[in-house]
Amino acid sequence: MEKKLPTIKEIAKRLNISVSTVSRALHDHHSIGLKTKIKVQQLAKEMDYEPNQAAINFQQGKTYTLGVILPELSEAFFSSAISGIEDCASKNNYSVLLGQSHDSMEKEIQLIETMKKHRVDGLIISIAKTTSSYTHLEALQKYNFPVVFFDRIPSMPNIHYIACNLISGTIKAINYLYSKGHRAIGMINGPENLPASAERLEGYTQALHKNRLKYDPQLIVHSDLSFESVKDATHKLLFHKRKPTAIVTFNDYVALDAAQYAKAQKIKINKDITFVSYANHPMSTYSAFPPSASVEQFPYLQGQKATETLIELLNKKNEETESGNTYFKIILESQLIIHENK
Amino acid sequence: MEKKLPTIKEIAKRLNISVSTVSRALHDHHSIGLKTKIKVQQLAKEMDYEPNQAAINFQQGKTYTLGVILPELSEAFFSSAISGIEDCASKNNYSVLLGQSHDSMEKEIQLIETMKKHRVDGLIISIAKTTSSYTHLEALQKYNFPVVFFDRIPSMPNIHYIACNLISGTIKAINYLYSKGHRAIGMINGPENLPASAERLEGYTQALHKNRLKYDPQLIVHSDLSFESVKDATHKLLFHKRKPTAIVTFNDYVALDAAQYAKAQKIKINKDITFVSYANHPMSTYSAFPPSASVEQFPYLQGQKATETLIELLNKKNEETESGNTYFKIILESQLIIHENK
DNA sequence: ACAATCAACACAAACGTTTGCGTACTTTTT
DNA sequence: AAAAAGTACGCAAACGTTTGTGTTGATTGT
Repeated sequence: MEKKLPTIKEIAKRLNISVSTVSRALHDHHSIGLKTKIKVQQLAKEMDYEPNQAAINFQQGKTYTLGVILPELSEAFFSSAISGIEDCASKNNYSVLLGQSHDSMEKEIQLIETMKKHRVDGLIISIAKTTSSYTHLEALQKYNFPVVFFDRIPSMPNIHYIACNLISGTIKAINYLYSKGHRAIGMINGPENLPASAERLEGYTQALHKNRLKYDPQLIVHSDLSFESVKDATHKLLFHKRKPTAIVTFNDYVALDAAQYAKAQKIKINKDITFVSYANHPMSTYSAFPPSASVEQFPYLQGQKATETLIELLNKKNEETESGNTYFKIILESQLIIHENK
Repeated sequence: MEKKLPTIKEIAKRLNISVSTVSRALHDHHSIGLKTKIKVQQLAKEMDYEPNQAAINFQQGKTYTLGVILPELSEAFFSSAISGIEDCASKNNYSVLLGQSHDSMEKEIQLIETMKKHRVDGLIISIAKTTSSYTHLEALQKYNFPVVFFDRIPSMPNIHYIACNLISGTIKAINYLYSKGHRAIGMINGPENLPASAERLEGYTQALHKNRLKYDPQLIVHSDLSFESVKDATHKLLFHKRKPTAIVTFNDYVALDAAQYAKAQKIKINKDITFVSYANHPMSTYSAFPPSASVEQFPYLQGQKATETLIELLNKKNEETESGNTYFKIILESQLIIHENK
């Protein structure tokens, strides 16, 4: 019952010609006569012939497939990114092999193994939160394996990456708050070891300095992003002796949770306290107390750019040019999206 | 500079043994002596040997890859689903090749082509909204190609699918409203041609009948889910002569938009009008006026189940059992999630 | 009219791996 | 001591496609 899929051999046999002729006929090679070309192409269509990509992959040592490793597919940020990646890949006739690390380094390592075994042409990675050692990533460099990182970048030399300028984004956010009259500005940051947290902090201190605001380390609290932790962090800030009138939160979820907690403490949002955050989550505009502003990080665009540069890398690899010393480091300027609050 | 990846041949040459021995040694075949096994495995590790999956795929006619075609990756529902799919696939040593149709039938057709060419072992599809003809799907059946549909199911005979029982879900939603005293219940449904809309309508009429409520066709309005369209639909219901006290909306986004519009018309949410919806979007609990209840559709679970059944199908295909006449039709009982509104 | 060019096709190797079968050599059985 | 069984390995084909290098026969140039 299992119909064998038709092959180039079958076509050759039925037409009493060689497989090479069939192959070339299907590729419109100039050295094939018009009549045979037509004969072949017609029979191919009749038989529903489709080239066996697996065989081609093997033969060419190229799979036209891009491996993508993300921490969490169900997060809005990454799902937008993967959408951008898929669109761009598809446009360039590449397929996407997907894996999620669930923010586990071991899973990340295992996924890279799988992808390498599958012989993907290149890799797009946003590294896991728990990734502390980079040996598995350095191993890729050794073999000159094309990799583009995005958003979550390892602090390694000689890599290609796309990211958003969170430092300037944070500065914009704080300048905005300053312009609205805020002088005591707190921050609920993420886990301390995260580069993303460090960047926010860097922007925070720079912005304070530029605006000649007093730097109070007590106004900076860290959170592991769980609701409990955010609650504690919010509490610490709201009941600090020098209570901030505005708080910069690690992302929109944190802002929402913080606002919810503040509300429960009878504190008036957007009056007693103002929140700004990151990511500009599409749903946050519907929320009861959306952050007054949010730093857009353009996940779709990041994914798209990452894919573009990876494909460019792959093309360069064909040309014998030694691209050994130029690295793409694309930093998108982030943008502060201001939500109207009455 | 481009280091050639080590192959089984290389190992064989260096050890002066045959490739078959190396292959079997790496697979712990019983007919290989312990000393040679160790020699081979050690050298393989030293050389960082990794089997060329592309070659294996070709040789075995099996790619250990599952093709997944979804309408829109950035939508919360589908991103949860893909998360479930990836987790389940990964657990079973399968990889995931991803594509998004953007709700276009042509793109869907093209993606299926690509996936078939790539020789994925099976396909998981949630069909596009615009898919009107099923010839491309029927073609898959002809070749006995393993496909599992989920959530967006084509109305075709002899297919495997996973879906949520929206009829009973709708009944639960309306029973809930009835228990809260509502007697005039409206519905903002989706596009008329969508099976998803039909199911909701079916549940609606059944529930009305069971509760001996008057069926008023005027209380059912359709929308293309755009904000404008939802606004119109809401307006029509809110200013109907027999104004409903509750509205069932196609999904959470519609509920949110409708509530926002109602609010703008000075209508008191949860007092003058109550909304219930579908999908139970995680962010909706944060919103200013979340639906009082939402029919959970378990996207992660659906994705997982779809993957499980597909893999089961693939295993059955190996055993010569003629599974030609049994079809998996898994219908998950949906669940009404009640959000507390004060 | 003979060499040179060209058009149209065939041959065969190669890509890396798996696997059925064959072949030595050693051990056990009777 | 000869036959049977077992152990450890090699040989070679096969999977489907691409591609460099023949190999014809016809056409052109002089």
